[in-house]
Amino acid sequence: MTGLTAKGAATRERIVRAATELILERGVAGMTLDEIRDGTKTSKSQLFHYFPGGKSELVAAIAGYQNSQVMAAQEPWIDRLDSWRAWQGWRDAVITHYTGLTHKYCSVSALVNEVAPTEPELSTQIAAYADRWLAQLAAGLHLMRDTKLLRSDADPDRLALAVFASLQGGLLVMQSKNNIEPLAAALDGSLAMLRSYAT
Amino acid sequence: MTGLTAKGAATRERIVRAATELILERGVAGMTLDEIRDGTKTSKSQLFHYFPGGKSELVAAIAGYQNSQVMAAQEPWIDRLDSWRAWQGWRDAVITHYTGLTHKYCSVSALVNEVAPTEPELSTQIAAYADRWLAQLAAGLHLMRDTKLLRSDADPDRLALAVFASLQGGLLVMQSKNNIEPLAAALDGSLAMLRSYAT
DNA sequence: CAAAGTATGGACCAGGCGGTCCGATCGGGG
DNA sequence: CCCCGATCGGACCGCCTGGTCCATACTTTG
Repeated sequence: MTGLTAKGAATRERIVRAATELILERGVAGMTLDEIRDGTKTSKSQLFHYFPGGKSELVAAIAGYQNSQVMAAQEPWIDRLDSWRAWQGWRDAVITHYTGLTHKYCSVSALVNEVAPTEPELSTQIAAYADRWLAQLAAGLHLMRDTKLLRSDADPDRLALAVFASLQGGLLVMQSKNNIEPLAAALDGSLAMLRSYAT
Repeated sequence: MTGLTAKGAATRERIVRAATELILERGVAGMTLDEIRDGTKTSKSQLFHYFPGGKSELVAAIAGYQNSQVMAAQEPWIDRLDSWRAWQGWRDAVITHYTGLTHKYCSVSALVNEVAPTEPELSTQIAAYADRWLAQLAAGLHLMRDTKLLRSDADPDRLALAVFASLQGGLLVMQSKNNIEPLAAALDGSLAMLRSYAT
């Protein structure tokens, strides 16, 4: 996988882009290798040339890329969720990122569950993305408790779990209703919940 | 479908039970008709005899049944979410119902999204279950605003949407972690959020 | 220019899936 | 007892899908 001419890199890129589009549109199960071929002026041999592991490897690559995109979109807030202002900024950043993706499969947790039955190791890999995300939320809340912005009897880990679940659910309902509002309501609700634990 | 011997009804019952088990275990896509056959001492012809519409009809039947189960488990709270006590009772009932189902595909919204690409009409039918559920939550909150338990500037519909999203997300994360805690955290968080809108 | 490595096309394959069909069997009412 | 519909078994079909293979063309480099 090291020898990569410019042409080859471009082809690989096209494959990834098309596959991403398909997964976001119809889910992993709804994406077929033949559709990728049709939509990219490539052939099966190329797909397996660039992704010897087949569909699993392709999905893994896309999941990794999408994850980095989502995390980047939450910058700089996600790294410093240590104030109410930061949480509000984070909320806005998340909404902005998902606006226009309302009808797409975007929930990592949903992806974990979808892949789990057939590809356990891939599933655990993706679950790691979710866990890192959750951990970032928790880290911010720990800071806030330490700096007395949160009551000392608040449980940062449990609150982070609630926020994370709410976020994933917001994405899920957003998709089924093709409307950003559920996500917005979920996030606003989460912030209200957090504030109820303020000092 | 009217002439149904006792024997026939029993067979139909066995099919539904096995299919339900498989769907809860591995999702709709992960369930095959052959597996149902293997696990029920039946044959393909019987499956199509009792469910002429094939897999779609079978899934529809199961979704309807499971939905009724979930809604029944929330009785009597779900019909009268007009007090803080009722909401707490509801929370407990939901947790109780899903305990032991932590590794199952239980989220209606997730089901809607899973089925959507291949079976649009089935998807909208299942979406109706979700909407009814959501509407019940909203109805309770409307009552609470009317009786001044909620501030007059609270938006019952939007709060209900947040609670619903949180619930579905809790189920999703519950499944991926095979642990009831995410659901519990999500529901407790939702209640805290609601209480922050109390008068 | 020539060789070695990379990129590409597309025919082909095996397996799994939902779904069909038909003949055999059962079982209850006239 | 006999008949007709309900019940049953399982072979079969067509299609789609992920994946393999090999011959051909293109690129780079010495």
